Amino acid sequence: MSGAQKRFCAGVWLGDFGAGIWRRDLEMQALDMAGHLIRRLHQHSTQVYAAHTREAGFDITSVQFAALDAIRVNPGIDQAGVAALIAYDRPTIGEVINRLVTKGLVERAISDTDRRARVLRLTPEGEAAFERLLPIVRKLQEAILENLTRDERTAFLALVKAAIRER
Amino acid sequence: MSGAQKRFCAGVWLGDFGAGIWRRDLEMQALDMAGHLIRRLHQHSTQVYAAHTREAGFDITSVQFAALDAIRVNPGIDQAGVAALIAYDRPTIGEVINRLVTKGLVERAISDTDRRARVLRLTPEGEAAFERLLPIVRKLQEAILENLTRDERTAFLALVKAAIRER
DNA sequence: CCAAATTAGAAAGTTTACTTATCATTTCGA
DNA sequence: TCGAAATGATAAGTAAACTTTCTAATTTGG
Repeated sequence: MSGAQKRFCAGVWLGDFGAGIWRRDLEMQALDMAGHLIRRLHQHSTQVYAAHTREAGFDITSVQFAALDAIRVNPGIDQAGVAALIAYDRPTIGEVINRLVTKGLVERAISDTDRRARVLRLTPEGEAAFERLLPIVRKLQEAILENLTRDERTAFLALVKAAIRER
Repeated sequence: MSGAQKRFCAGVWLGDFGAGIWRRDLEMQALDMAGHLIRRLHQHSTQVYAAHTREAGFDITSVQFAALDAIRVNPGIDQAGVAALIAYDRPTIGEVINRLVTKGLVERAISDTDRRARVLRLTPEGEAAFERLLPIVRKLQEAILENLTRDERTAFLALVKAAIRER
């Protein structure tokens, strides 16, 4: 390797790939489109999430954190309630909660009043994990937008909120 | 159902979910965080992509479109080249291209000069599909950001580009 | 009160996206 | 030139995010 630093990002080789053979931004249409940029932004966000939480001894995605949060604030909520709160479909939330249960952070029981429903609560470990996670996740939000100034971050978040509002 | 319109979005019931039992924005921490908002934005973008391309008789994701674009502009590119151009890892691109080959839009052959590499080209069907797709995908970009004004869209895209720049 | 509609959850299948590992090939350095 | 390093691709495994379909339970309407 001769000492030269390799520039990798998420398994992607960011070198000069073929010494400029590829016509990256000359004629390609997709690279400046909203869909492509949003996809890359999400990719970036996900990787920052994973890196920071893993460094703290967890392995938590933004979905898992949001689900923990929803259950913490609403103990006894069912899976459909979590799905509605964080805007997901029930099968996905079911699998996310499976993993949280496997990790011992959430406990699931059949509801007394509606035997279709599974009521959810954080375990003591889940409560403790959330307490430890919260400052880490708060801080990592800044890392996601580290290229932006404070004012740009504020503007950006307002625009995202506007874009996803009441679809 | 008694005639009332149900409000679904991606399988998520957007009704009053339990008549306000859940404390949505009172104490939840995650909902205003960048990671959560970006995830929901990506979810939205993906759904708009799928809806618009499906309506036109295709079923194309933003990754598949970007890959088609990269191959169209760089005929004979290999999979690693595509991965580098659109910022993805090679296994994912390999599977994306598998599906494009299955759909008959891309052909893959072993390179003459490097037998490890698979050189890629659009088939005539792939060329035709891209020509038909391009105006649809262009238009759909506006639908993704339909809640934003023209100026807001410009500002938003500039901020996203800045956020994902040179990681 | 009972049949029909609705809802909660799960199961199966698909696509995307990643990590790690492996194999084959090519290139580089001693 | 020969062995080591690097590279292209694939395979296996995990997680997320859906769709569709199914069952079980509960409401609701007649």
